[in-house]
Amino acid sequence: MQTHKPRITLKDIARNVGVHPSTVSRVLNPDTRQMVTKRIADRVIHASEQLGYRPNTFAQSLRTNRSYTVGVMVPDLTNPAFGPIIKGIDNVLEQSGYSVIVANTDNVLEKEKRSVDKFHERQVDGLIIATARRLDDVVITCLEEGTPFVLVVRSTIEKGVNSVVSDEIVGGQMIVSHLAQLGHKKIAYVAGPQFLSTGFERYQGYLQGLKNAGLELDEDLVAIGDAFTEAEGRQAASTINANKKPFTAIVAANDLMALGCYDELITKGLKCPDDVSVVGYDDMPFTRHFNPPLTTVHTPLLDVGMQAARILLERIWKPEQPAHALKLQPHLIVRGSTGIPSSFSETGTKVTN
Amino acid sequence: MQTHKPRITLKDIARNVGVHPSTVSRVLNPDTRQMVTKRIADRVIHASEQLGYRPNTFAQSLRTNRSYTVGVMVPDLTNPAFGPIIKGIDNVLEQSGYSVIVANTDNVLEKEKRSVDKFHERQVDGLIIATARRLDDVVITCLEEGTPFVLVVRSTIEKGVNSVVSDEIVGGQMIVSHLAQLGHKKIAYVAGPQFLSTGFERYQGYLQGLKNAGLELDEDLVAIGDAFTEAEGRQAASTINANKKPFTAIVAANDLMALGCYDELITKGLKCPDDVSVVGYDDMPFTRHFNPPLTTVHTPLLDVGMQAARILLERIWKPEQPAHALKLQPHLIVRGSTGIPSSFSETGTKVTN
DNA sequence: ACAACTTGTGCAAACGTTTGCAGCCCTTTC
DNA sequence: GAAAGGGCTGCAAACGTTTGCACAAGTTGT
Repeated sequence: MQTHKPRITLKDIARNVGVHPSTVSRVLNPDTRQMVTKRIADRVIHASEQLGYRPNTFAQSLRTNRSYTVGVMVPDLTNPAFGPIIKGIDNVLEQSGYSVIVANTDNVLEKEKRSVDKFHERQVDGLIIATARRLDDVVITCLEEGTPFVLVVRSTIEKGVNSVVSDEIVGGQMIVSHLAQLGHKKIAYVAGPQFLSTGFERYQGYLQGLKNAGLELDEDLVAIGDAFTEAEGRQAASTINANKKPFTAIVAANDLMALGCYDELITKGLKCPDDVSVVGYDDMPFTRHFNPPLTTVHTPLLDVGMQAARILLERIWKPEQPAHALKLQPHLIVRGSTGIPSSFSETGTKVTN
Repeated sequence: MQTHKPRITLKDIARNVGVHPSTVSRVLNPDTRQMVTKRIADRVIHASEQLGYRPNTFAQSLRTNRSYTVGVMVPDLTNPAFGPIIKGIDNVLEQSGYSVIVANTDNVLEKEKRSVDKFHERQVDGLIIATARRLDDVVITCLEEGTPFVLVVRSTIEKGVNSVVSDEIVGGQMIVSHLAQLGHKKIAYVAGPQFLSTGFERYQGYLQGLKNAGLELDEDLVAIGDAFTEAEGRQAASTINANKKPFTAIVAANDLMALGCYDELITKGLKCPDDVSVVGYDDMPFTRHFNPPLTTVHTPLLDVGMQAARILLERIWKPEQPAHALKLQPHLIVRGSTGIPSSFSETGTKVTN
């Protein structure tokens, strides 16, 4: 029973063909194949295929110090935004023979440290980090240790690190500009955690957007959530509501928080977009199916993953290159959750979606 | 620059403490620690911490043939159903010191084979497979090679394999029973691929459900999609529509296909649930936010992942145990997409959600 | 007091590769 | 025709662990 077939090694092939194992190694390694005579090479290849040779990755890695694995740290796998990113990463990495090891950190620092430790132990050739805080020890450690890595979605204040992010500030501005154009003057903001670049910069974009539109900031219309979750979004919206200041639109720091706002509006008996417009950020899958379909800022998540993987590969291959900070242009997608403000619609100008 | 600190090895610690490397090894390995005197052990531990020792996983794996990694194969990472599953897997595995390597196969056989090959090369200690077809070469290969593995979500016709799946047939029945109770008689079915257990068994459940309710199957009300996607769901719904037979409900083989049905209904000017009710399957994240909120069958995805991981660990530790086929009880979640059939509501009995 | 264990540590081989070096043979060149 | 050079291949060491075995010292029993 359970008779694991004995592993075929270089030695087996060598014996079979009648050459030295090192010769076999050279044949099987594309970089060194040209060192050996075609005649012999062919016989080696034939034998290796026939015997069903599979290199032992551990031995290879032990010898070369390269694992052909990449670690990917994400804050929350249940957030549908990360599926496409990982898919993008996997797509390009697997083509180059790399495998991706994922770690879910649940946004807890402790877990992030443990994961990155584990990654080091496993000698991953590089890291893709989607969990970075604006000030992030993990990132600093990686910098110091010279581990190739690239940040996705969230960046840090450190300069000179590889990253692929959306231009959050511009995105935030686009949203406000869109709302202002519709006639909104009282625009509330449900902010994400300010220690995350996404939370911080989107909020900055909002502020800038207000300025651009000649609107004033009303701090009673701003609440900051502790996490990018539905629950926190709802909580923040509720806080704003409690301030009893009128508003006709809420912009949420991401789609999940926007959903939380939906819930809050419903319990308060308010209709979206008739009574208040809502905007999200990320354009995670299926936002167009929400009720109402969510106006949001699109980030090409799959691309983010693919680009990050490409940049990482470059850094792995030539570590001395300068860092590559890729900033993708965001793109506003107007759907059914934004409309003319209620003060207007009362005048008779009714919009349907 | 780029001065990677030299790796600390057992030898370094040994030299530092004045013992033999093998002794250090024994101390650092929980299983053998009791072999060495407490006095020495303490000194070794102290030194190892002070020097910042990290075991070299490759060397360990090379020696022991255990990699402490597990491969996870999923068909489509953009399907939000898989996020929670992977998260569940990661949660329990990382606690036992295992890392998870993911591979996205896009439902293409070629990629599945390549991935499983890669996994073998990397000598993963086990596999979690979410891509199984009802007849699946990959699964058979794994069985023959004695690789520990467990299927999730999708099962095969092979008996005696570890698996964690929902009881699809019961789930399918529950749906029809629910609809029948509401008064539906003409219930269409948008089927998933029949070479997948989920596609097949859910359909069987539907058939059985019709029988239970004393309804007759009308083949014109059934269309089979080629994949579990929105596009295929929509296509199938459109096919059914084209048959020009009246129906008051569509049950879709999963949530994605149900969304496709939503789209088809909209383009045909039909309202859900007023004109036709729709049911999904999976209860993937955010279904309650859809328009209308989707009635669906809930599978505890996070649990599926966690249970699968636990079973896998058991099999890795004691491979001779009999297979463990876990069938989770599905759970119907009634939301706004199902209601009293239109023929009824015309009589004045109107239902609000 | 001697045999028979027990306990703790060192020794060395092994896991399967990769790779610098040495050496062989066969061309080329003067 | 001998020296110089270039192409191929073999040799052996090394990567960092783990682990069966041997052996020394200490313990127990008679």
